Amino acid sequence: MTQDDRSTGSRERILAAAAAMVAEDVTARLSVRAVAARAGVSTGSLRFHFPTQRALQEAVLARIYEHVFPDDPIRDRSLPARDRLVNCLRQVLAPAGVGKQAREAWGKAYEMFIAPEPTEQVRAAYLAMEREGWRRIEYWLTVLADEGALPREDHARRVRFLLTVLNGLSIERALPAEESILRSETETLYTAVDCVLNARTA
Amino acid sequence: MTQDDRSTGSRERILAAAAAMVAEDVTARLSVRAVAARAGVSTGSLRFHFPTQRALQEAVLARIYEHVFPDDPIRDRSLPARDRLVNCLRQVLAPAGVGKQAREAWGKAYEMFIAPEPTEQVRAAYLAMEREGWRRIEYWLTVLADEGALPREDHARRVRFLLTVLNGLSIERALPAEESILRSETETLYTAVDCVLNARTA
DNA sequence: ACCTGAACACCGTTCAAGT
DNA sequence: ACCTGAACACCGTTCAAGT
Repeated sequence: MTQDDRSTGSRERILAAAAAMVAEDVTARLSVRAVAARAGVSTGSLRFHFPTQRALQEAVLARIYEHVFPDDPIRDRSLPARDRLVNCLRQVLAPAGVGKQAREAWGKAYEMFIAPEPTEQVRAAYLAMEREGWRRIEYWLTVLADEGALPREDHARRVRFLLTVLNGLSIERALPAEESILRSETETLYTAVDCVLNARTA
Repeated sequence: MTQDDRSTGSRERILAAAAAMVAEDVTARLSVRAVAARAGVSTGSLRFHFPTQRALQEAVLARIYEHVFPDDPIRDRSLPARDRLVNCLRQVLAPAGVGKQAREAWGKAYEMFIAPEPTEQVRAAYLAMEREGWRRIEYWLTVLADEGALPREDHARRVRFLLTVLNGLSIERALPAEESILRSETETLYTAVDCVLNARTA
C-alpha cells in the first residue's frame, strides 16, 4: 500500500512488499498473488524476477537479515526477554547466509573441520570459534538472569542446547527445504528460547 | 486398484488406499482427490470419515508405523513418556555414527545435498529422506498425545523443532568436540524433549 | 528486457442433496 | 448415519501476447 515511486524497479517493489508482509506477520504465506498485488505488479512479473516461490522466499529472508538487526539487542529492555534472546540468536545465524551462500559457507566448514583428520590444530581452530559463540550466548543468558528471566545456575546446559539448535538451523539453511524456512526458523527459535527461559528444575 | 470387497467399510478402504500410495512412493502427497479416487469413494465421504486432511494423514501414519516398527520403544509403557521419546530420538541419531564414521557420513551428505546445485532431483531425494524422519517423529508425538503427555495440536512446530535439534546433534558428531559428547548429547535431548512435553500455550 | 493477465492443473473444505 | 459431487476460494507455474 505504500506509495513507492512508480519508477522503482519491480524487483525492488516486490521485495519491499514481501518484507512488509512478513514484518506485519511472520507467518504470512507470501503467495504469488498476494505479494504481486501488494507490490502492484502482475504475477507474471513476479515470476520473471523470482522464477520460483522458493527463490522469492530466500531473497526476502536475505533482505530481512541484512538490514533489520543493527546492534546487540540484548539490552533493549523495551522488548520481552524472549524476543531479545531470539533476536540475538538471529544475529548469530545471520552470517550463515541463505541459499547458495549458505551452501558455500558449509563447504568451507566441511573442508576445514570435518573432512581433515582432527589434528590438534584443526581442533584448536574449531574450538576457538565455538568458544566464541559459547561466550556470546552465555553473556546473553547472564544478562537475562540478572533480570530474573531465568535461573542463574546451570547455564552450561542451556548454552550447549542453544548452540545445537543454531547448528541445526544453520545446516538446514544449506540443505534443500520444503517451504519458507523463515517461519519455521522463527518458530524453532522461539520454541528453543521458551524452553530455556521457562526452565523448571525438573 | 486392488479389488477390496465392496462391503468393506469406506473408512477402511480409504486407509488402505492411502497406505498403499505411501508404500509405493513415500513422497506421495495424499491429496483428497487422489486418495478418494483410489479408494473408490467421493471426496465428501473421505471428509466424513477424516474431517481434515491432517486427520487422514495421522491415521495413515499410525497405520503404517504400527506394522513396520512393531517393537518401537514408544510403546514400552513401562517408561515415562520423556524417556521413551528420548530413546526414540536416539534411534534416529544412531545411524549418524560417531568420530570418523560421522565425518564420512556428513561427507556423503555434503556431496549429495549441499555441494550440487539443488536441482529438482536433488531436492526430491533429500525431501523424501526428511519426510520419512518427519513422519516417524510425528507418529511418536501422536502416540504420546493419545496418552495425554502433550497437547494434540500444533505438532508441526514440535516435529520441526526436534528435527532441527537432531540435525544439530548430528553435525556436532562430525565436528571436533571439547569433551565426551555423550553427556551433553543426552542433556540436550532431554532439554528438547522436556521442551516439547511441557508445552504450555504461551 | 520486462511485463501482463488469462489459463492450467492442482489444492482443502463446505454443503445441499440424496440414500 | 453415511455418502455424493458440485462449488468455493485458494495455490504455483506457464505462456502467448504486448511494450
